[in-house]
Amino acid sequence: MTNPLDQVFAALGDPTRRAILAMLLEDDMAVTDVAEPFAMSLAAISKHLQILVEAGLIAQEKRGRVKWCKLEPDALRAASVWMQGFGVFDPVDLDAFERFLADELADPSSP
Amino acid sequence: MTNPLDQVFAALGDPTRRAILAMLLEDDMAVTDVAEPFAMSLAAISKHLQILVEAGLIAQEKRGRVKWCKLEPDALRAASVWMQGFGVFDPVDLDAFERFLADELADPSSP
DNA sequence: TTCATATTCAACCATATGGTTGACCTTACC
DNA sequence: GGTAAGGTCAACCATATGGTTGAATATGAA
Repeated sequence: MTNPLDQVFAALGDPTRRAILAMLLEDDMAVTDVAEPFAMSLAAISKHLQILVEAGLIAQEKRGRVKWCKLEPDALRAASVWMQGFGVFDPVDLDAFERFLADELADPSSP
Repeated sequence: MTNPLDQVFAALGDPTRRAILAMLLEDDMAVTDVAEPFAMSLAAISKHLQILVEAGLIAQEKRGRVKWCKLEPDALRAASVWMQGFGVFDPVDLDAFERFLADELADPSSP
């Protein structure tokens, strides 16, 4: 599984790992704090984090005795591009685009 | 693995399955024809196709003795939306948007 | 009917995955 | 120094995954 897309998609295929990524969206977190809400051992979470690191989805940095986990959303880009090849436009972007378009058509002279 | 996102992302985690989806982007195909370019048994491909069906990424329809496989790109939408939560905007859409924007700014009076 | 084509099924195998526990190392604190 | 906190490592376990082969099932063609 050397292909980066393999690693990213496989990493996203687990609900625990997706939940971790969502948590890191809020803020960087220490490994222990990442593990806290889950009903599994710290070692299990540590493994999940390792998988996320290998996929490039997070980065870890040790400061003192605590290891901080930080989201690396850029790693999602290649996967997102691959998906886009299937013509599934993101509804958020699409909405924004349509609003822009509607505004332009309603008032073409405004800056 | 009952969560639909689990199934979609896990399905996308295998390069054979992603290749199959890309092939189906061109046209609907029979199972035998899907299997042709791969160095593995027909039974193996049949299993991959089953996984794609269960993830909702393709649909199969039997006509006569051949089973046709058809892409169902809508199944990617939820996954795409999930990813979008991380602020990774698709460069293709972005480019299209920027070109549109540039055109508008260059010639505001054109339809 | 007979034969060939299209596809799945069932049994099997090797390896990967997701989890556990207990020992271990490093860093902070008293 | 002694002790506790933060994490990982190693060994282990059950199940899932991705593949194989050979037999079985439908359907179409001669």
